[in-house]
Amino acid sequence: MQSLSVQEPSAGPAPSPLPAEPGAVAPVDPIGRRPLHEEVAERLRDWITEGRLPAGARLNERVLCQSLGVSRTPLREALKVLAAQRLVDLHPNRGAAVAAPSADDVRHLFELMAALEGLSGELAALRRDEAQLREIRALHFEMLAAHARDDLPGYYRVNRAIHEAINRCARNPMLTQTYHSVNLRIQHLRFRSNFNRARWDAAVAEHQRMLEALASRDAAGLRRLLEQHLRSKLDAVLESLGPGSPAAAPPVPASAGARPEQVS
Amino acid sequence: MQSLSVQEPSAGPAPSPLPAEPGAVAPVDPIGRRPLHEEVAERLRDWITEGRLPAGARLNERVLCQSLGVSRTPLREALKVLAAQRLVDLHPNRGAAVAAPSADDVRHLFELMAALEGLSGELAALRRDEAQLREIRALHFEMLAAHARDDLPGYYRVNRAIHEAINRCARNPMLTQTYHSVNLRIQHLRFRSNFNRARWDAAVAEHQRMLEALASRDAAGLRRLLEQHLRSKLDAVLESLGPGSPAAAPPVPASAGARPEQVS
DNA sequence: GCCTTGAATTTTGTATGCAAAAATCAGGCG
DNA sequence: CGCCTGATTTTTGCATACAAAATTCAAGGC
Repeated sequence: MQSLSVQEPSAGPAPSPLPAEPGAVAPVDPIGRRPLHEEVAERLRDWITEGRLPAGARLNERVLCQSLGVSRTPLREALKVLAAQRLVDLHPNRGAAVAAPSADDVRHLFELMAALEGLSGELAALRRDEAQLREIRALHFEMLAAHARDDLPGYYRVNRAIHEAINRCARNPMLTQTYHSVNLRIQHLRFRSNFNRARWDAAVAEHQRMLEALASRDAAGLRRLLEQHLRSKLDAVLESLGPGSPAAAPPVPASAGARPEQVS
Repeated sequence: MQSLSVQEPSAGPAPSPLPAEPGAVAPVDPIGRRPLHEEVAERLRDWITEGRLPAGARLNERVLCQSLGVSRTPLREALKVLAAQRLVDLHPNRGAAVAAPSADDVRHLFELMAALEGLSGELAALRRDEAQLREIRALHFEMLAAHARDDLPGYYRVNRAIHEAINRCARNPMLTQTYHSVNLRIQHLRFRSNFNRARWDAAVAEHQRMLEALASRDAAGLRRLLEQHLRSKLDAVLESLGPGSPAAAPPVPASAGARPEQVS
């Protein structure tokens, strides 16, 4: 295998990201001037997950450049990144569009997420420390408060914080990365959709058992609870999407144009 | 929330990727002129997973452009994509480098992969059809043949094909995507590292039980077997990396320069 | 009147240019 | 002799320019 004319890793100071010399304090960039393409990707990601850029929306480079006040180069780089994360679809020579997962895609994503949450729970039960347990207990009470107040946005916010805290307890950064990557694609469904009182009460009860399993280090139990929790959430989501609806259906912009693929 | 000046999804012909008119046959690009940035990303990905670009290698844009015969624009787009897939690290204003996972990273990646393989197995046992079972059985015999011949490369190739076939049986494209994405980062460890006779024999025996579980639709059993299988593989990998070695250690290019962080 | 056909326009893909940041190197100072 | 300092070179980040592809629109034919 012939070696490329690309620099190989020097045998010198290797461990930190790039070579650093004696006086260096922090191995990473000290002050925060982030590259434009990251800034742009973050903004677009937010717009997509918030629904400001709805599923299926076409992304015109010229328009987006003007909205964001950047040139096409960083914008296009950001689009490539978002495409790698499956948040947008790239159609060669035909532009980009916000990804529009089908109902089956949503089912598959929740199936995957159930396994990731299950692993989180299993490891969290084994690896959590007391401070983490206390913090999650506190979040749990906050959640109960939001539930008691019928504060759905607050509930979702705390709920999400609890799931992320459990994930952190698992102490597996690769799991956390993948978790967030998958979560991005179903966030609006997991943490924004409405659901009925019965399901809400049940979800809170499930959280109660999850907290107990975490406290008693019942790894298998917490895993099972989280898997079940996600299955319930999927049911709620599919129900709220309505039967036969093509999931994440592009919200028709008011005009009563006949929906395609809708047999009704 | 103010609507952006970006085109929203038209209510018209929506289901297929982009609108198509009557005469259209295939909704996707008919003939294969792929964008350069994809081609470049694929090449670089191959070079990285094959080890031709070793972990930690710095990626000079000018040099790579010449090697690949493309301009900086598609190259930089490809690098952003590979960075999103965590195959390269981007250091703002300081260039890109092939990602160099630590030993802990490898442990975490295998822990995650065990869960993904476990889910694959569980679903595969439930959803496989007869043709898929027959094909995996055939691959299994091919694997036995390679084992009998001490054909390690052949063994790895078939082994990988078996795991991918099981994954396909799970019929979950999102799982498959994530599986491949994680696999990319440990491929060279999973499917290239050497291991001793005892471990090899044990792995083959595990595959035998996996095949039986798949045949008898023992979902829980196949899940457990695959999780265990991955744990064994991690042990083999960590062993072959050597104790105390910083995992995926950049292969010192022959010059006997003192290795950093190596207390010895 | 609707579909086909072809030019004009828009949009995307790639290359290149310029400025800022970093790396390198040479000279001077302790 | 080693280290710091400043100029030079290299490399990266971003913007722009140009070409190719797709889309749009209008005229012509069935």
